[in-house]
Amino acid sequence: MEFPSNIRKTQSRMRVWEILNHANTPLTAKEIAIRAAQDTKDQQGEGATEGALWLSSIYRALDAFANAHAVSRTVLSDSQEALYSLAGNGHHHYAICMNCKKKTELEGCPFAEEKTLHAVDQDFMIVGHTVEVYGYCKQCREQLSKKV
Amino acid sequence: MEFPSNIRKTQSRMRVWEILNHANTPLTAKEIAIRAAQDTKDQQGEGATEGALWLSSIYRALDAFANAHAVSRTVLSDSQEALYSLAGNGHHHYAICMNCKKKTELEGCPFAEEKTLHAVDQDFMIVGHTVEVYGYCKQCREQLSKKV
DNA sequence: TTGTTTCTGCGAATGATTCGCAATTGCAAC
DNA sequence: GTTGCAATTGCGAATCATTCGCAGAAACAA
Repeated sequence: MEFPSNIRKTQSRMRVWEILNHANTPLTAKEIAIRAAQDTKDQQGEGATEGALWLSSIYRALDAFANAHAVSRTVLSDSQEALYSLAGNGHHHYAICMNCKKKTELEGCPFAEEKTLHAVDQDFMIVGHTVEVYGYCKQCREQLSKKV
Repeated sequence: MEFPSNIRKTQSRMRVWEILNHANTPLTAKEIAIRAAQDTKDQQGEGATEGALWLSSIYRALDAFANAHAVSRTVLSDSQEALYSLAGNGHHHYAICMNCKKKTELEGCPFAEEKTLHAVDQDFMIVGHTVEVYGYCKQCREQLSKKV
């Protein structure tokens, strides 16, 4: 997926873009900030503050991308922070452990065959969807059952 | 669905329970507070403040219910406020208009046949899931296309 | 009725996100 | 490449949902 062409290509937006592009899971705004700071430190040495991305700028960049339909925003139901990832590249759904919060990617998408959507089709133009499965992962189940 | 038996049955919890029980869509904590205030006004007349539910109490009640698996909490991806509804009673998924935010109930659930979940089954105990379809409703599409 | 334990009222604290505004930067026309 | 203007950023302050803390008020078992 290419950097959206209808918005200005600025330094900070390009950095946010790069970070999302190299990430293999959705990131929070804060995580993006941390990675940006890390990159800066790697290049300019400890104590560098110049070049770090300000959180509000990250949010604004993400907003711009989201409006251009280039990144997608999701909120997992047990937290109130949003996760961002590049749209396109195919999309992903996750199974989230309610104990350790680990995310496991689901294979396939329940809407792949989109047979369940006929009720809406007619009156509703579908742009996207989210799916989230939650429960307990193996490790946590074992761990929790020991405690009893 | 019955009021959970493992938590104390207090006045405020019962009111939250009633409100959720009579609602036909998921509600935010604030909406619950408003309905509670409304009920109180209806019974005690204008200006009654006694009997209104404090927001933090509502959150605590919802938390208690959620722990007892009696209500479910969802966060729609374009906002950061949570929606609560009684669990059980079958569950619902919604199509949300990105313009007017109106929610239309989806018929059926893509996981009804749960064929897509085999990748997870083995290692992951599934407790629940959320599905959310977003796009534009008929009215908003018409309205938006006029503007161009 | 009493004692213990669990809630609630209330406000203050927290954490994510947004806003406001002056200074800066991207980019298009010269 | 310089100039000019609009879009963007840095930065902090504001907002909004949610959570915490604590003292007084219910629940409910004995």
